[in-house]
Amino acid sequence: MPTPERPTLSRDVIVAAAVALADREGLDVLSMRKLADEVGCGTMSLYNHVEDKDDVHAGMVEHVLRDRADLPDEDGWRPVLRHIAVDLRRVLGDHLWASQLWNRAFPGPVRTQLMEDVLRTLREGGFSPRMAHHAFHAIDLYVVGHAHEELTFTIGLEDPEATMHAFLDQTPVETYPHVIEHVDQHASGALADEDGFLFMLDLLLDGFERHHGLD
Amino acid sequence: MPTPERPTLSRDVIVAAAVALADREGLDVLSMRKLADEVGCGTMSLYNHVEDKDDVHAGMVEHVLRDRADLPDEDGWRPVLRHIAVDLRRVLGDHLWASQLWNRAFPGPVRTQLMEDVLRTLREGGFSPRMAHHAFHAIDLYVVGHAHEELTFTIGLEDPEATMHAFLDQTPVETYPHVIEHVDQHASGALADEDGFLFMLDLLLDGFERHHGLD
DNA sequence: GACGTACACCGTACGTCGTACGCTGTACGC
DNA sequence: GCGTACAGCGTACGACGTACGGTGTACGTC
Repeated sequence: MPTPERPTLSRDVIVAAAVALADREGLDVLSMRKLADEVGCGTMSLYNHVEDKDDVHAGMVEHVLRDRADLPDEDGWRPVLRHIAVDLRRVLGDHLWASQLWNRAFPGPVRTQLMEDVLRTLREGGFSPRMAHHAFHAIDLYVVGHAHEELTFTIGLEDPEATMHAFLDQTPVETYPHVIEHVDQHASGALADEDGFLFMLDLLLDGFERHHGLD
Repeated sequence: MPTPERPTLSRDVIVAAAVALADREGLDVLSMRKLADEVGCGTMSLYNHVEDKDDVHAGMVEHVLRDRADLPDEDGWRPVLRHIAVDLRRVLGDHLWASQLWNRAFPGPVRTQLMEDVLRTLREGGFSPRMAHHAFHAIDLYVVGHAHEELTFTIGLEDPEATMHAFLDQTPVETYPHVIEHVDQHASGALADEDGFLFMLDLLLDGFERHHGLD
């Protein structure tokens, strides 16, 4: 019986701890030493279950993507794609650091399945190979980019409030009136992020629809 | 006369060297020590002209954005926005690392001017504050995201070819047929990147147009 | 000319990182 | 009862960003 107190180290335990640590303190604080502290073992013990830090990163993305909801029963490519996008945004919203890892980490089976779901929905929905290709990238890029932007404007900066004021101080209203207006919209919270996300998502889907069957 | 041989260190010289180094070897290779070697001075001398590494990063983005073309004379928000987007993509294409710094580096006057140009074009083109806000983010996100994706698929990996084959090896055609199709499209180069970029850009602009005057 | 001051330059050092290497101890097949 | 394999980990190496303090040279003032 291998010490039931500490349930023998495993890749899953390590990755889960890395996710918890990144959620709590941010991705740039995640080091192999801190991660070892988190799971309660020596630093080098991690390497018995994990190839290197990149491997941890890949595992983290896969880990959080397992929270993905099941595909809806509804018919038609549009509601299905919309569902997938909104759901992915929810997952990324819960783990904003994932958007930093998205294009860096090697895609595992879960992420590959996500790609497959989107691409199959498009192709079986009647889109040409070319349109499906571009539409896939557009959705991927948009959802992940949105999360990434949210990250940099909230968690990414050590003091978002101070940074925003520093920016406002250095940009005079006379020369950059529209920039000031834009930043004010952010500061006042007048435009909810969710609102903008759905608005642009539907705009994208509208665009797809108008190219349906073409090409 | 301060040694005409080595034209006295300056922030501009340092930033230009950083740009050259990042262009040549990639952003993750850029360290303050390597940068000092590049400009031919001691590491700590850099800090007389530059606050810290983040400051170098901010300077780099500003530096390459100065390559931006002048705004076109044409009238109407659509051709102007399209011109700005295509031009920004050109700049980011020449310095793919810039997409990594985009949301990390503090925006300077040049980037602020870019924002102002886009936002003014939208507002004076007749879009509501809300639409202009969302449209700005959509364009920004799309152009930068496109460059970022290009980065990860070409330079980001030490051996893109091998990585792609590793991916293909681990994803069976039976379970992920559409993913395979998608990756093949990338591998064969059948779908030029520029094609996809312009296609989706026009799709976005179409969407804007259909919301013109609304909100 | 002599001297004081300011500041560009940079050598050294500290604390961090990822991880290679080799030692430990324990669990298990024989 | 012994050999082996392997999980766990202590130590060490070469990188990193940058704080600190020394050193020289250029220049304003007598």
